[in-house]
Amino acid sequence: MELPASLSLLTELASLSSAFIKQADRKLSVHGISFAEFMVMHHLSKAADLTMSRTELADAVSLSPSGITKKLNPMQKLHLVEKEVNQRDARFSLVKLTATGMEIYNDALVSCIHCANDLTENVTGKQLNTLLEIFAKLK
Amino acid sequence: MELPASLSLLTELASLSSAFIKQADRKLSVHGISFAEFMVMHHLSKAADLTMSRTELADAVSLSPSGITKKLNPMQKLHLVEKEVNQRDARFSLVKLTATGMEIYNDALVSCIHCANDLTENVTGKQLNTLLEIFAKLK
DNA sequence: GATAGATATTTTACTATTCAAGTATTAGGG
DNA sequence: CCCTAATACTTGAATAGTAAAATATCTATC
Repeated sequence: MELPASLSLLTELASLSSAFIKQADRKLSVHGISFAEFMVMHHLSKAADLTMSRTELADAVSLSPSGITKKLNPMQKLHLVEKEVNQRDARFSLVKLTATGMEIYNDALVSCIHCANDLTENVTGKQLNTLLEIFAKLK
Repeated sequence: MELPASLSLLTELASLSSAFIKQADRKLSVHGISFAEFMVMHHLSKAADLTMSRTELADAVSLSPSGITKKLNPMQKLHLVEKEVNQRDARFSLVKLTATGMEIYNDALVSCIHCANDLTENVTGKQLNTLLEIFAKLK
């Protein structure tokens, strides 16, 4: 029985990303952070004033509301990020990448880029762009 | 600062697969199984005699040795898979998809294909194949 | 054949994540 | 104003995974 390419894509995507994330976790461990923490800092580093709302951030890193709380708590204790409560509406709070966080992020970014380059060493730059273009249609 | 495409690939891959797996989990929940359990059955269904060694299976689904034990335990209780100890070497054990497991897998496969088709509806069949070809080089 | 080491698996302790219930705050209608 | 409902977040209980230690079995050497 012949299975559709769409199913292969789903299964390959799952196993590839699992392997990639494990690899990235190993490389980032020297900086004392996980790939998930790197992703939090990565999104914050690109945001205006290094600040995002918790829900935006949760969406960006695919975490549930409780998930983002539990991920950010230890990062706050390490002063990688800080919480700011919105003055107008105290229910909303904002998360900001601290100077310490930015420093660690920049170091980690170098490792992460090396890692990404290793993982993609067998594909050309053109293929990489093709991949990214098609990915954009999968969202 | 311009970040390399390889890094974008890593981050996009992580977030895409997270979203895809969540979607698949939702669709598969009507069959009483998770996407991870589906993947176990998927690999077994393709194996000779519906049987694989635990380590092969663990590699195929990117789980640690202890991870595969913990994932298979409840599946054995539900009689989706069964364990067979190798006669020659009692350290090795084999995992086999049962008739019940095969039945549930076949039902779940239909749902999973629907899901995969939904997720890829904006890309052409040709693009899908391009994607799979490039994926093969990333391994 | 006894024993040291290697190998496959399981158990234990821990981390990460989710869902559901709980808390805090704001908004809107009487 | 006050009460209800809605919203944002946190906490607690449960699930899923990992790494490291424990267990069981086999291999090879003396």
